[in-house]
Amino acid sequence: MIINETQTTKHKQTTRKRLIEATARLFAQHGYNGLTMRSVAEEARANIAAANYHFGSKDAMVLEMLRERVQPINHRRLELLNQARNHNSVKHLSTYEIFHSLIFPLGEEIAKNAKSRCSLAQLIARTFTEPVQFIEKMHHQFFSQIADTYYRELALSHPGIPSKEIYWHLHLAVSSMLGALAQHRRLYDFTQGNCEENEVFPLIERLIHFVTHGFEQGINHKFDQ
Amino acid sequence: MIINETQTTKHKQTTRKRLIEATARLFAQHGYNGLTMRSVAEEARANIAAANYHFGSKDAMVLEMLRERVQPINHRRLELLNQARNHNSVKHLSTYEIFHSLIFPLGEEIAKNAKSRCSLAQLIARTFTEPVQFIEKMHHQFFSQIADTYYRELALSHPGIPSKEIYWHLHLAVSSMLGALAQHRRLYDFTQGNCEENEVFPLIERLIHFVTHGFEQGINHKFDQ
DNA sequence: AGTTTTTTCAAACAAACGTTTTAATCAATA
DNA sequence: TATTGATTAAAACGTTTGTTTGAAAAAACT
Repeated sequence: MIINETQTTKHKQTTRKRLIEATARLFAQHGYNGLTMRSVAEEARANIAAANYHFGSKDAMVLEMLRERVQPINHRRLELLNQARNHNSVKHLSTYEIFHSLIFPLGEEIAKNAKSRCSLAQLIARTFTEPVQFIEKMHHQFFSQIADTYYRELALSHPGIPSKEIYWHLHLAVSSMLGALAQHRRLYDFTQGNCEENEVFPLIERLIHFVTHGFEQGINHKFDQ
Repeated sequence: MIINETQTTKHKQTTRKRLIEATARLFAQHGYNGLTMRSVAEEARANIAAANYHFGSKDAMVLEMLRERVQPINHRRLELLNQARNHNSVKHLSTYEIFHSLIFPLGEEIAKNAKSRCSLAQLIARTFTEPVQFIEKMHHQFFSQIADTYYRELALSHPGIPSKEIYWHLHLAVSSMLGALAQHRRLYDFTQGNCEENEVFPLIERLIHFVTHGFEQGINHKFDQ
């Protein structure tokens, strides 16, 4: 199988691309165990065997889908982080700038097209709730490195704060981010109509603000233990 | 089937109780679709048919398990909320008091016994990520009422704040709470050993503090939209 | 054009799923 | 002790699961 930009391979990739998109949609909605090869094939208007032909197995298919969705976001994060570092004359970045670079790319990707809005938010949230083994591996593969980057950046910006407190509150910030994404779909029901569910960026903006102040107030507070 | 406190019914309930506990453990670990009747029966050292005998179906069994775990927590929440209302001479409660009554009961239940620690945290988080229909119903049944209670309490404590902002930031606070619970198990890996994973109450305390300040700073901030 | 490679498809595979059936076991009362 | 009702157990039910097969179709290349 040759992968290039000829017209033929483009056409070859359409079913593959449809399968990936169907996988993303169904994985976000039903999780790994709730996703079946038949449901993916039906959603993608393709044959069941085609899915196994292109990816080899269910595991590999879902993993490939996750890789394609997550990596651009992580690249954008580091891009924004470096942008903030360069455009800043001060020694260290503000907490807001750091969390902005972490969270904003998610908003960009969610808002990129209407179809994937709720899908991507749920999808990313699921990668942290699904306990399946390959997802844990994927988690270590894709997120452990970036988590370390952000820990170091925060530690640099908050000298004198015990590393344990940095860890705790970065953990809380990331948890808030993922929780908010996972719950985004439910916001409309929850408020009984008081919030429009498709307002992505206002939510993202409030989320960044929320975790920034939770983090800053948290690490400066004297806890009993 | 007679349910009372005779010795016989006690013995009758042991397998039923073992099934409920196994259901909780496996549901927390693998979600609804990842939980199988056979795995529950095996974990509970019981027969597959016994599960269907006691509960009728997989749906009913999981639902009953959730009911037994969630309701005590909600009762405790309202208890703490009323306690704060009575012991307080001021007109309205502080944001901290409100979120304390919302979150602290979770910590109590999680810390109640070592076995259910991670289990309960994940379990509750799953009830908000699993999209299965009966869980959504259960969500409306168990949580919509208490969500409304907390919205009204927060609105009462923050006069002049648009109800939309109250909704947004209560949503963020609840999302943070659930996200933190869902991620609690992963904290140890995440920090590569810098945080002891079994410190429940320190995390809970920081979580309450985190969402309190995120909420208060959030609703008082002027957002573009 | 003919040939080769890549991709699709319907059908079938064994395994695992939730559930039901039927009989055996248990505890308790008469 | 005999009998009754509640509980457990083994086996089988019909579906659905992920995966494989082998032939047909499509595309690419010489």
